[in-house]
Amino acid sequence: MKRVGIKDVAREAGVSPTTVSLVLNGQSARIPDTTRDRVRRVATEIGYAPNSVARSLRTQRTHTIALISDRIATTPFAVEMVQAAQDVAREHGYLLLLVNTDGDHDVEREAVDALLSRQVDGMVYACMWSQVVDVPAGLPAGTVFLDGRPAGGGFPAVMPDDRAGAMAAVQELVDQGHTRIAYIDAGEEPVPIASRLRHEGYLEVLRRAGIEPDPSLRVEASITTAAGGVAAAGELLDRPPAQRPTAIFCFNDRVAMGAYRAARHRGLEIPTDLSVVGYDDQQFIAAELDPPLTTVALPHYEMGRWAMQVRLGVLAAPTENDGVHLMPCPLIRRESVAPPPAQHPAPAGDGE
Amino acid sequence: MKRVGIKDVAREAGVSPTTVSLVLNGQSARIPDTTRDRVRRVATEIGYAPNSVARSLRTQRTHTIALISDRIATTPFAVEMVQAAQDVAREHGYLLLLVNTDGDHDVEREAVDALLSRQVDGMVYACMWSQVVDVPAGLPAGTVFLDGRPAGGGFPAVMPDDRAGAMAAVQELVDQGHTRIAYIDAGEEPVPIASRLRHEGYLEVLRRAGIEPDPSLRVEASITTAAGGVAAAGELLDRPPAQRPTAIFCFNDRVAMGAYRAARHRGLEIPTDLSVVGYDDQQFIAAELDPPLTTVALPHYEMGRWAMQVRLGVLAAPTENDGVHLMPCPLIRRESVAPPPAQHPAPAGDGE
DNA sequence: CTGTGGCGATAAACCGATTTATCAACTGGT
DNA sequence: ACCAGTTGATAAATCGGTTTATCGCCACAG
Repeated sequence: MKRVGIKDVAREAGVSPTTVSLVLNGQSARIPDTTRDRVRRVATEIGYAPNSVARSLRTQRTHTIALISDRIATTPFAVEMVQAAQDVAREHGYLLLLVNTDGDHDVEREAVDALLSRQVDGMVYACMWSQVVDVPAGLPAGTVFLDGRPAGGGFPAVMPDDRAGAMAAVQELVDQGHTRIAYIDAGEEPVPIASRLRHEGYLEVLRRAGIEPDPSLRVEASITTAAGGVAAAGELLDRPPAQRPTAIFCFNDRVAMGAYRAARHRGLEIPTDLSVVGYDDQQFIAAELDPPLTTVALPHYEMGRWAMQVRLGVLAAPTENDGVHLMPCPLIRRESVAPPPAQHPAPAGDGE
Repeated sequence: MKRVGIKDVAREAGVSPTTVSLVLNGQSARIPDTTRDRVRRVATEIGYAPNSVARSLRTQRTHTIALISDRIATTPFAVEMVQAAQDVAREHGYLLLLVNTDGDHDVEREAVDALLSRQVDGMVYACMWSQVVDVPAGLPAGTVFLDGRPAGGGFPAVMPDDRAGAMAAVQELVDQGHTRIAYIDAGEEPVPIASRLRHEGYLEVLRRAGIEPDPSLRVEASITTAAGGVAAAGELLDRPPAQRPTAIFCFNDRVAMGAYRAARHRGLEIPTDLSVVGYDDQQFIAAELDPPLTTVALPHYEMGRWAMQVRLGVLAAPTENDGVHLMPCPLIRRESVAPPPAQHPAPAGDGE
């Protein structure tokens, strides 16, 4: 039971392999309809399926893109990037070769070699957090960076616009009338870029709103989990009323989850007594908290699409901004934000 | 700037391409050390890298396994299966071709054809929930099913042992002295196998413990989310004391999250007033609840490993049980289980 | 001197397609 | 009758390796 090849079709249709190839590839310019139809019919009749390996050897294209990622399993929300990349690849007739390196440089180099040896048509290098990465040796030109930027530049890259995202989050609080807005930042975690950018966005909005930033309102969570959030928010909420924030912007949804808990333990209700905004829009968490959390979504799917589209050439690589494209992070309004409580009822309508 | 090929090495080393091939593939039996070393040296010197496509064409092996999955992005904890499959593949020198079909049968057939055409050495068909699946046309023999079983049998498959997992969960509650144990089942969700098996396990433990199962203690969550859990658990907890459960076994961690919330709203403390056990050990949820949730872990990583190992032939395919292997689901003890509250303090030490 | 066997190495076939160069037959113009 | 051009089709080269069959040479036994 051998696979049927182009020769079998040729023999059966009484033509040469050349003709079959020509017909099946649409190069039927100089081939009359009768022959063309006969070849096509025979091909489907005997169940011909082309051998992509042979074709690739000749054409030097494998219609395969490799996705190298440092880590997948540990950050499940990032799989949307993979999903998106695969979707786009499929739309254009490409298949996705997935390699996980766990961030190990040796594995990485090995993987790049193996992929090059397989003649992949291109690569996408995905990180699971925004970061600056060492470019693995031998990485082919044109490789697109996903959620990370190459240390030396020179490659197209896409990252979430954390600064603008944070600004939207804090603006939402300012719009509701908050002036004492705390920021629970990440501590020593490996998220330096996101942490810095979100802090910048936070400060920028306060500045624009004419609110003097109070350095004591920025605290660090020892770890960016619920537990870390509980501790950090607790510290904030145990201050005397005048120094206590009326709203907290959290580095991510998990620390927001902790902030909820800290508030509840102190008899504070969200959003009546305290407004909270998160980041990530982490599925199964943000929407399921009580009340549902207002947060900023990380556009993983869109970033994945962008990266693959650029790699496939259907989108032009950005030239400005050192080749890195910033993807907007939409604010997701839910129910954890309200105006600040009127502790010392302000003298209503005091003229002007 | 052409790629360096085997011919270049041959010319440079003053031997024939045949000899180079022989040396570089370890078939150096009949080749003296001096030649062997010279060829090797030249090869690395001029940076020779083999062309896998050409090699595959001749050897008929691509060292590539395809992972077809119905859905990835929507069930992030399942990516551990992908991670595991990829890890094992890499360990054995294979690369993973990833295809997501979104459960679409046409896409599926198309994907199988494309993969066959690329001469993949084998396939793994992964589902994101335990289910019975229609086998796509053309699926090659030996394909391993991951977290699903083929409708007609005939393929090796691995699924979580939900029945035993549920038994472990309920046994834990029985061991603590609970007798009124509720089960919040899934409703109309597409999880029929898991739902049925977990219910069976629940009943089985009660039976063995000599506890008459109370049908009213099994309720269905309209959806398996926190919201669904709140409603279902609320219904349970609003009953008169005699009909109220002292412990709840939840279909999954998210409904357990809802059960926590329902209990809290009623002033009940966990685990003192109510014990709760979940299922899935969903990351970022189970361990982060307050108190941390005792639950049953779904062995996604192990299942992924198993599937790839069987597909690669390093593990024999099971013959018993229609070819489906059940992977144990370990009970993860945390802090949501305690003995039932002594409502009507039992007559202590009543002899015998 | 001849036949046998091993050693070192290679020419040539092959994997299954694509692509280039070529060819036979026919048409039509001169 | 001869050349040019068109049509329909194919032989052969190619992609870059692996594998099979063979070859020349020398040592050694008969």
